[in-house]
Amino acid sequence: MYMERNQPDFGAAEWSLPTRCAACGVRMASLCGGISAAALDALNRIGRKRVLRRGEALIWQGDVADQVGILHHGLVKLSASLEDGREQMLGLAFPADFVGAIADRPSSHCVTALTDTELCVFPRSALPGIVEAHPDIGQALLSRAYDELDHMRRWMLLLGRKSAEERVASLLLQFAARGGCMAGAAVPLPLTRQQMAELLGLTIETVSRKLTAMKRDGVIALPDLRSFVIQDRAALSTIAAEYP
Amino acid sequence: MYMERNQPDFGAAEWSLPTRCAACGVRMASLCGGISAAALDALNRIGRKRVLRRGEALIWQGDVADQVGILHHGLVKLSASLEDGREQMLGLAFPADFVGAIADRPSSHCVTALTDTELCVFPRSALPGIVEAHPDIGQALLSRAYDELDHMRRWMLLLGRKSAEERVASLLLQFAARGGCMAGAAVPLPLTRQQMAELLGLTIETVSRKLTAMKRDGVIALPDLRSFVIQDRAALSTIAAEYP
DNA sequence: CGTCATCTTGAGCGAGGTCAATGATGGTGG
DNA sequence: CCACCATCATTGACCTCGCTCAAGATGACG
Repeated sequence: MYMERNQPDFGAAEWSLPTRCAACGVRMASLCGGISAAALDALNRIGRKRVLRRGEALIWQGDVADQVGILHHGLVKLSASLEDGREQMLGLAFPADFVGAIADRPSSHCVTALTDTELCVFPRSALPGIVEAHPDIGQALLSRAYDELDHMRRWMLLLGRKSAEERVASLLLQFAARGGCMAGAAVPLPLTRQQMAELLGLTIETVSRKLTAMKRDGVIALPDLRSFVIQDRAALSTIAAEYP
Repeated sequence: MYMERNQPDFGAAEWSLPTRCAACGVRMASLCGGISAAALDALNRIGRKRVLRRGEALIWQGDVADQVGILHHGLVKLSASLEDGREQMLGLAFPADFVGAIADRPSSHCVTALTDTELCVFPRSALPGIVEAHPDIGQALLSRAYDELDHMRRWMLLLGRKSAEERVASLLLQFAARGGCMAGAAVPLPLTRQQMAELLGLTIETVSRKLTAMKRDGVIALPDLRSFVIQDRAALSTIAAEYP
C-alpha cells in the first residue's frame, strides 16, 4: 500500500493537489476520491496522520469519540464488550474504510488496531461542516453506511442462526471473495484463530476444530497458520449455507 | 398515533403545507420533519399512501426493491432467511421510521408487516434526486443510518455473546425503555413469543421458559400474554448484563 | 362451546463451551 | 546458530445450555 507514496505521478500534476493528499495511496478508493481540489485542500488542512501500534485503540466503547478516521494501512477491528469481559467483534476495517461515529454520544463500540496501522484522522466536530460544504462526501458516507448496514445484516443472520461449521465456512468464503484470489491459490488469513472466534461468536477451540474437520474432509487445505486453499468450493459454499 | 390526523393545527396554517403531508401524524418525527414547505410539496407529489395487511411484505430478500417508505402506523419487521427456512429477525420499524435501501442491488433482507400497517412510499429511483435537492433529508438519512448501525452493534453483541436469559431480559428492558413507562406500569409486548424468539436468535420454547423463570423469581409479572410488569428493575438489569 | 392459534411444560439429546494438556511457531539474545 | 520463551494452535474429556419432539394448557373468537 505504502509504496505508492513514492509514486511520482498520480494525476497530481493536472490538479495541483496539496502534497499529502496527492500522495495518498487510498484516496481514490476512499471518501476523498471524487471531490474537487479545493475540497481536498480544505481536508488536507484539518486532517493529520496518526499511527496506531498493534493493540492500540482509536475509540473506546462508552467514550464520546472526538476523532474519525480513514484507514491507510493496516487492519482495524470494531468490537463491543460486556462488563464481565465477553467480547464480540462487530467487523473489520480495511484500508480506505471510514471509521468513527457521527452522533455526539458515547460510542457503542471500540475501534482497535489488529496490526500496526496508519490512518488519516479528523476532529469529529469538523464532520458536519465538511458534509455541508461537500455534499459528495455526505453522499459517500451515506452510501457506505448503507453498505455496512447490509453487511451487518448478513452477519446477524450468521450470529443468530448459523451453526459453528457454517460460520467458519462463511468467513473463509468472505476472505476468499475479498482477496479476489483465483481458484486454487492460497488465500491469506488476516486473523488469528482467536480473532476469528471473536468475529464468529464462537470459541477458539471450536474454530480450530471446524477448520481441522474441513481439512480432513478435503474441503480446504491449511498450508500454514495464516492462509488456506479452497479445494472444493462447491462443498464450502454448501457448508456455509449460502446462496452461490 | 393516528388520532393526530384530526388535530386541526399543526403549524400548517403558517406554511400553507400541502394537504396530505400537513395532516401527517408522524411527519415531525420522521425524515420530513425539518424541511421547507417547497420541499415537502415536492415530496407530496411523488409519495403515496400504501397499506400492508398483516404478513404482507414491502420488500423481499434478494429482490432489488423499487420502493422506500416512511411508516405511519403499525409495526414492521426486517428479517433475513437462509435457504432452508431458518430466519433471523434483524430489527423492528415503528411509526416515523424509514425503511428501504439506497443501493441498486438485491436487498439483504425482507420487510414484512407484523400488524396492519400504513406507510408513505416513494420510488427508490427518486431518492438520489431528493437527497441532492434537499441536503437536510440526506443528513437526516445519514444520522438515522448511524443510529441504526449503533443499534445493530448492540444487537450483534447480544446474538454473539449473551445467554438466553440475558437476551430475553435485554429485550424486555428495551421494550420498557421504548414505551417510556413509569415504574410499576404494565409494558405492552408488541411481539408474540415466536416473534421474540426470531428476534433473539432463540426458539419459542426457550423464550417461554425464561419468561416463566423470571416470573417465578419475582423479577417480572405477566398479567396477560401481551404485556409485562417490571417488579425488580435492578435484578432485570443484572440479568440482562447491561450497563445501567 | 367447539375450534384454532398461541403458549407452557417436560424429557432427552447434542452442539458447542470449558478446562487442561500438548504441540507448533517465531522472535530474541547469547 | 541455536536455546529459550512467549504466543498461538490443536486435541481430548467432560458438561451445560438450549434445541427438538411431544403433550397439554390457555386464550381468542365465532
